[in-house]
Amino acid sequence: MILVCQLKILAQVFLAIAQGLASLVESSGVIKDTVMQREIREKKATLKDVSKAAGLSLITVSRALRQPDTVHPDTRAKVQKTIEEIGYIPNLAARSLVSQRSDMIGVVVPILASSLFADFAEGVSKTLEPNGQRLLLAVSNWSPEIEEEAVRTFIARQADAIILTGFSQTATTRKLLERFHGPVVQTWNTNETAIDTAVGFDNRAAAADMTRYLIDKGYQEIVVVGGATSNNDQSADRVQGFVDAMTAAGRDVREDSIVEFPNPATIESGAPIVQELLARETPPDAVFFLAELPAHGAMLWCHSQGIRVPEQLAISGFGDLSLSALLPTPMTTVKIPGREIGEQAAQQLIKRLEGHQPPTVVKNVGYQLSLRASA
Amino acid sequence: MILVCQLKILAQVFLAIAQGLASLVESSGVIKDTVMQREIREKKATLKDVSKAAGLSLITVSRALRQPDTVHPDTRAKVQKTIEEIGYIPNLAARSLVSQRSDMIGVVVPILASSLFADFAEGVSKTLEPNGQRLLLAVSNWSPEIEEEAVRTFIARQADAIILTGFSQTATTRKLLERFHGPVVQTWNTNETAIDTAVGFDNRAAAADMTRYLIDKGYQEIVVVGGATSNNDQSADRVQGFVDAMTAAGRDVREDSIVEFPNPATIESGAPIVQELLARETPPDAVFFLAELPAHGAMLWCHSQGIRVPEQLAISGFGDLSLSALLPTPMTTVKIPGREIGEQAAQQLIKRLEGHQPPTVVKNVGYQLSLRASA
DNA sequence: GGCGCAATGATACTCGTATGTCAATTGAAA
DNA sequence: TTTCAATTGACATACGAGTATCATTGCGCC
Repeated sequence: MILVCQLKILAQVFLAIAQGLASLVESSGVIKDTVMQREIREKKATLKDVSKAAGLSLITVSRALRQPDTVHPDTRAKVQKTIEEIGYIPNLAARSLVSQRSDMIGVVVPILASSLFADFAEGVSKTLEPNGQRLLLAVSNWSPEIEEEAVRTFIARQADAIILTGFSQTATTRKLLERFHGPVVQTWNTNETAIDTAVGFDNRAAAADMTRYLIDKGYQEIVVVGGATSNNDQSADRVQGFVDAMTAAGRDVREDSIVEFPNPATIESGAPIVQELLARETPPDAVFFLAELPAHGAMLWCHSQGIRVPEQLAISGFGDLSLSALLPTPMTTVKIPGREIGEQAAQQLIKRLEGHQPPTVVKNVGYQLSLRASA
Repeated sequence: MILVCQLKILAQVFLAIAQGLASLVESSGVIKDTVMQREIREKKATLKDVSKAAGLSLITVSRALRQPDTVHPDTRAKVQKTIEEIGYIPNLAARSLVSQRSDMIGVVVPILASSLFADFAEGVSKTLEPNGQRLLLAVSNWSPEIEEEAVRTFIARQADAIILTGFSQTATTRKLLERFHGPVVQTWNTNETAIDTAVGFDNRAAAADMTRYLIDKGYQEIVVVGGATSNNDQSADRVQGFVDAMTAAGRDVREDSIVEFPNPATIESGAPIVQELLARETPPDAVFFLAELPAHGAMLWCHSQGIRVPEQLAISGFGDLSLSALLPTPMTTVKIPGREIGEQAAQQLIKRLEGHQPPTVVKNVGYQLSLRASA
């Protein structure tokens, strides 16, 4: 780092010399070109450079861009032409200092690879883009601490708004966000304890619905398989929904009715879980996976082993990826509009940043049971 | 927008009044508290606020943070305590103005949802995070124009470096990046015409290898199915690789040996393509998909129709998602280290930004043929 | 008592964009 | 010729962090 700093200082010294040369040379009209070229390579053009090149004052150029009505069309055109010629690109960091806006939105996702969160992030990005806003992205790996750090830097970078996944924030994160001057959207769940607003669906109700469906279908030994519930409100709510439906139906929820897999949920983690479940003394006749990938893995493993789904073992999932409907046995699962959550969250932010009050504090995008052959 | 501006002006006026009151009140010692509270809610704390609250001068506080050695440990502790108390978070936009760094890296991906680009982006993000750098993300939808716009705003936002996917940039994008003062990494392909550096693999050779494998396996009617080749060097190179291997083997490449599917490549697009191919007068005995998802879709459709893979139709893909090995017929495909490309690109950037010269201009992460049962 | 040193402070300025206030210059209309 | 508006410019200042330079204080030591 020290080396870098020193290099930087050297560069500045050099620049100062180069500029000194430039001004010396300016009147004589010699070598000007080579110095100019070097300058272009060495330093980015500023508004001031534009004004000099156009033979206008700084303020006029500024006005041409910010209040075009107050400037003669010819002048405006000249400014525009000069900007293109010297390749001026405004420094948005400087603008941000003055305007107190950055046109950047901070987004935290727990994971990106092969998950619905990629759809979600794409939805956010696509909605923000036409608005000239950019996405500052962080991947938290389901860790509230990493999320906290991300939020801190989002605030430091003057993000206009922040989008989080879930409601499992650290106390510090909540404190940071309560002081934060801008919209905060928590996503992928609904919850009355939102820091600011929320866009998601009722994880608990969704899991309960699917569980009820399995019960109504007549399955006797239902096991639920989900991710770690600590620091993950979605997982916790889904498990809770399972318990809700089971108890409501008078069913027994034993300790071994709830199985946990390690995050991140992969397609590979499905097989060993089913294998283990089927080896039990009283194996389940239905497995409800609270994530889609392990469900796929489980289904494909069953298929490869000649275990018939759903006759020998019913499998249902949670997420409904596009693959789910195309599997050897099309999968019964909970359809979540991942992309829509992103779009709605971004949409809401944009409206609020434009000054409109948000119509709803908690936007429920709903879910849907995709009932297919696997359960 | 006009409304917003006016509101902002109003807010500033209000703030000015509030501050005026604060200074008026300061000496008299009345109502100070309520005004203070309002101020905390209205405005974020600056270094100056820290210095006031700590009873120190601005410079001392600055030194405590930037050159801790020159400040007494007690003073340092006091500064730290005050920072936590009033919740000071530095304004990185202001710092960026002075330091000419932003600690943000701009990344453009063509698509994020259900693709290896999500792994790639996660790889980049995870590698940058420990370094205190954040990812500015844009999704280009395979459009060079959207990419150009993204690059422009990355530069405007003072990104320290830029990561692109592919080599199909507009002329303007190339010009922008040549002037750009920072590392530029093009990814997902190797090519001697890199703007700056590249991290990827040889798409052409990979496709040629797989084609050669299919030829050696004895398939007579091989068809390749890829995405649009315009504005997509990866697609174009892969198709070219197919042609290379075919001609090298003395095979005929007819017009109908190359089929194009519309981007984005989805799992759903696989079925109709195979269906159409099998309806030909002389149907192919092997189909080489240049993207993984359509290959999955094709394979699952064949399976659902009782078409045996590879006996009746061999299928190979490109990408090797984790699903590929678990399909009813495990799929022969080209394995691409998507995540690694992201990690390497980020790694290289970090080193260069720290001042080390990059050891390699073009980093080839390679590929691998995953030979399984489907072809 | 004089010296050096550590710690702190005051002042002025930079970065690039943006605005508020006033002044100067035009040309056209009254 | 006077008056007015449109256009442009000069100057100062703000935004928040940071540095360079010089000044001041207090302490321990010879």
